[in-house]
Order: sequence, then C-alpha cells, then structure tokens
Amino acid sequence: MEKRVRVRFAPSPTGPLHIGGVRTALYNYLFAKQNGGDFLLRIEDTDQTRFVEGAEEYIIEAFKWLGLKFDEGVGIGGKYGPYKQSERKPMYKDYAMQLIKSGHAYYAFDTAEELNQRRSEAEAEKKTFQYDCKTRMSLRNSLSLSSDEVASLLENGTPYVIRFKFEEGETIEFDDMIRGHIKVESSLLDDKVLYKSDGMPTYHLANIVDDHLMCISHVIRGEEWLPSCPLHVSLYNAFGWGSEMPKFAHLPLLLKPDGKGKLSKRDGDRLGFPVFPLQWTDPKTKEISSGYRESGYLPEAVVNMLALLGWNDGTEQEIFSLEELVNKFSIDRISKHGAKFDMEKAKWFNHQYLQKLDNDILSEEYFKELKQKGITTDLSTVKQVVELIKERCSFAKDLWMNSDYFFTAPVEYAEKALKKRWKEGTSDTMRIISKQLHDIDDENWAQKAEDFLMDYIQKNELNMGQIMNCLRLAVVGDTKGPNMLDIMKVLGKEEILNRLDVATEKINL
RNA sequence: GCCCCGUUCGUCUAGUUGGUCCAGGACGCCAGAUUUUCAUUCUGGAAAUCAGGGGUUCAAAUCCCCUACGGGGUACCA
Repeated sequence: MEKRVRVRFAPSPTGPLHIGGVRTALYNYLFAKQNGGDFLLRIEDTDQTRFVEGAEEYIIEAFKWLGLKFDEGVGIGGKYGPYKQSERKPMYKDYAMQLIKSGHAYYAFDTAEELNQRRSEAEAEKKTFQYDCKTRMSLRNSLSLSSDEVASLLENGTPYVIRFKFEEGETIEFDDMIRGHIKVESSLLDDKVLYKSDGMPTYHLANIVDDHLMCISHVIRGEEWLPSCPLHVSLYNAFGWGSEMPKFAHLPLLLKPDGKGKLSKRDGDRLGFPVFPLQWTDPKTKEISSGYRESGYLPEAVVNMLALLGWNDGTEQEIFSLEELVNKFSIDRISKHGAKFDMEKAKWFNHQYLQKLDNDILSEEYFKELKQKGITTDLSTVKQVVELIKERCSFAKDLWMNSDYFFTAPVEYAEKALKKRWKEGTSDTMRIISKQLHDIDDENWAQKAEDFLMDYIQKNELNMGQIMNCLRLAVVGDTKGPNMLDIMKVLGKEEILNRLDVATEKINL
C-alpha cells in the first residue's frame, strides 16, 4: 500500500524567512497538493540562544500572504502535535536513551574548552579535529571511560551530551530524488551531538524523531542538508525505522546575483531587491529589511517566479497559476545546480501578473492611494486612468508616476522637451488654438477638439508633431503619456484650457 | 585540508533513452516597425566552440575518466 504523502516545512525561528526558504516551502506545498497529501508547518526551535522574537508570527503571515496553506502545524493544529519542538522537549531524551541502550549512541563529557583545545592542536598540525571513530577513545565519553566512572559522573550531575556512534568501515547509501544514488564512508563521518547538555535535542535528533512520529513521507529541503543526510539515514536505521524512512530530495540553493555564495539575508538591500516575502524589522537593531509585499509585488508573481527558479515543466510556458503548478510540478524536473536570483525577471513576472489583475480592483486601490495623497477625484476617472496606463506599469505603485499629471497640473515643463518642441511663436499658436477650443461646445468636446486640431494642422500646412507635442507639453508637462485624445477626454474641456493658458503664460517665447 | 553536490548564451533554463542541436526559449541588451510623444506591443539581431582535456563510438552537450572552477558541509546552529 502506498503511504500517504505528508511533507513538512520546518524553519527555525531565527529571523525572517528568506525567499530560498519560501521556495523550499513552495516545492513542498506543490508536491503535497499534487499527491493529495498534507503540508505541515513545524517550528524547529531547539536552539534557545538563537530564538528571535516575532519570527514565528512572521513566517505564518508570510505564507498567508503567499496563499500557501498548511494543513497541519503551528497555528493550525492537528493530531500529531505539538508542532513546535520546544513543546516536545520531554520526549526527545527517551529516544536518545534508546540509542544509548542499543549501542548506537554514547555519553560524552568533554567540555567546550577541552574540545577547543583539541581543535587548535589539530589546526597547528594543519589538520581538522573530528570527534569520530579514530579519536573518540582518546576523549572523555562512555566508550573510553569505565562504566564506574561513567556512573559516578552521571550521578554527580556532570554535564554531558549524547553523541551518535558511527561504526567504522560501513558504507552508508541512500537515494536522493534529485541527485540519485549517494554513497559515503562511515569512517569519514563525525559522531554528531544528538542531545545537548541543556536538555534539548539537536536538529538531527529532533528532526528524525518528529518526521517519523508525524509520518512524513518525503523530506524536501535545501542542499545544505545533504552532507548530514547519511547521519539521518543512519539514525532511521538505528531506531529500527529503516523501512519507513522518508524519501529525500535536496534542493539546489539560491545564490547571490553577484559574486559568490548562497543568497543571504544581507544581500537584498545591498543589491536593491527584497530577499524576504514581507518587510522585517529586527527587534534588536530596529534595522528594516524590505519585503516583496511592501515593494509592490503580487503574491502570485512571487510564487510563479520562485517556482521557475530551478524548475520548469519542459515546455516554453513560464506563467503558471498556483493550480497549474500543483498539476505540473515534478521533483525530477528540478535542476541540480544553484540558481542566481534575477530581479529583472522578477519585475517582468510582476508586470505579467499586474496586467492580468482586474481593473476595478486596481482602480479602487489606486483611488485610496490618491485620497491619501490628498487628491480629490472620483472613482470613474481613476478607472479611466488605470485603463489607459496600466500596461506601462510593472507595479501598482508605478501608477502614480505614470499618471500624476491626470490629477495635478504641471508646475514645470521638461526642459529638454521644451527646447526641442516649443519654438518661437509656439505660444502665440497655442493661444489661438486655446481660443478656438474654448469656442467648441461642451458636448463630446474632446472628439470635436481633435477634429478641429486635425483640420487646423492641415489648413496651416503643419506637422502633427508640431501641434500635438506642444499641446501635450502644455497639458502633461512632458512628452509622455497615452494618446492625446484620451488625455483630453479624461481631463475635459475646462482643465485642458486652464492648463493651456497657464502654459502659454509661463513659457515665454 | 577533508567529504558531498554541481558546471549549456550576462541571468533562468530546454536538451531526459547518444544522431533531426554548427544547441531552442525566456529575462536583459541592441535595432527596426507601430504610436502626434513616452511607455507598451510587435518583428528582427547580437549573445553559449555545451568549463577544459582525454577516452568510448560510424556519431557525444548527451556515456566513462582526469583536471579546473563553483556551491554546500565540516558547531552542544539550523
């Protein structure tokens, strides 16, 4: 019988979640939904020293914004809870003890100073100290010490950790859904700490125990976990859970757009693009990091862009709704190498999604924004404007810079354009035109005005550009914007004439 | 250093079983067209000797080996 698909996203609350993590979560989500399975959120807060206030709430809010719903976990609940590792603390020790009893783990009493001592000694010889099958007998642990000594140390309350014992000369093998078969020699691996002296498990122990208890079927996580996967596989086997071991898929990492290394929290604002889904204010330093939401990205665009960063469906399609992604996603089409984030492409994705956005919704939002700017206008005007300029915007916030002239008359005129278009005598011509436009009756004014202008141009043997550009300059303040007739329609007779008069007065030529 | 993973246009990538690939698409870039202007849009273009070198083969981006480079790991962090 095929096991039910259950995947988890398991961040640690050490700060805001960055887009690499979001992508990992997205792939988990897509895989779960495609297989009719469950997508859980587990908070891995076993390191008390790195806990950051607000990080957990941030993570939950980020996924809410992105539209990725968890079926189970922190903030939702479920029958495998609690889903926060700090709340599961009491049970981990039993599992660690189980491994001690079966001989797969041992107590280690070495202090941090002692270990550092060994590390620096090794470094002096240009070697790296490793707590492993070759060195453990020269250290203070329940393998090297007599059972009496160990018993008395434990009785005296000497701090200890529990380490996994790798047997020498074994080959640990497993299959990764993205990378294929992987082999590692056990003697190369170090005896990782499973249980810390503060009474908390390390990631490795808690992760395996929880994945097993929560019936996780597939572990889809970042490539940074690949090196410790042999330990995880060994842990499953040591617990006797080998037959129920989840399948692993290690995702390539997101890399810095410039230079080297994986994308980090610092890169975003250094390079001028967000690395976080939502804006984040560091509770200690009060430093603000920008977010996609606050930068004007649509969540659908972010999801689409992230999905395509390391995956494609093999066709030339690039725009996918979440539903399509759920249907078409496949782990074996994930690329094996890291991907550099490209913010130009991210912008392009947003442009695509902004164009698809309903004009009424966009208009209502823009209307609110205008109100906040202290501009009085009405919704139907805003709708007309949005229809005219939407296609030239990549973000909703671009609306203003592309349409401010609809709501405020120009106070100055683009110098370059003025030099090029406004010749000697133009002001006089404009005054004549203004007078004529004034005399046209209000009914369907813009169309009649246009007819008049065409006629005027022809009769005076002028070019379109000579008149239209100057008119535009006077009304808009620059040679930009949609069709002049459309602008005249929106602004109306009175406003157009006002602006013309102001322009002919201000521009002295 | 050691271990693991990777390497196709500037970037994201197609290329899965070797021949139809002197390598396709997208973003960006450049040019032209459309537009009274700007932007959009459309059309076209430049852009990867498939990291390099050896094999295997009639035939390799595709298989094997080596080297280089990149990434990750090497914590009582996740």
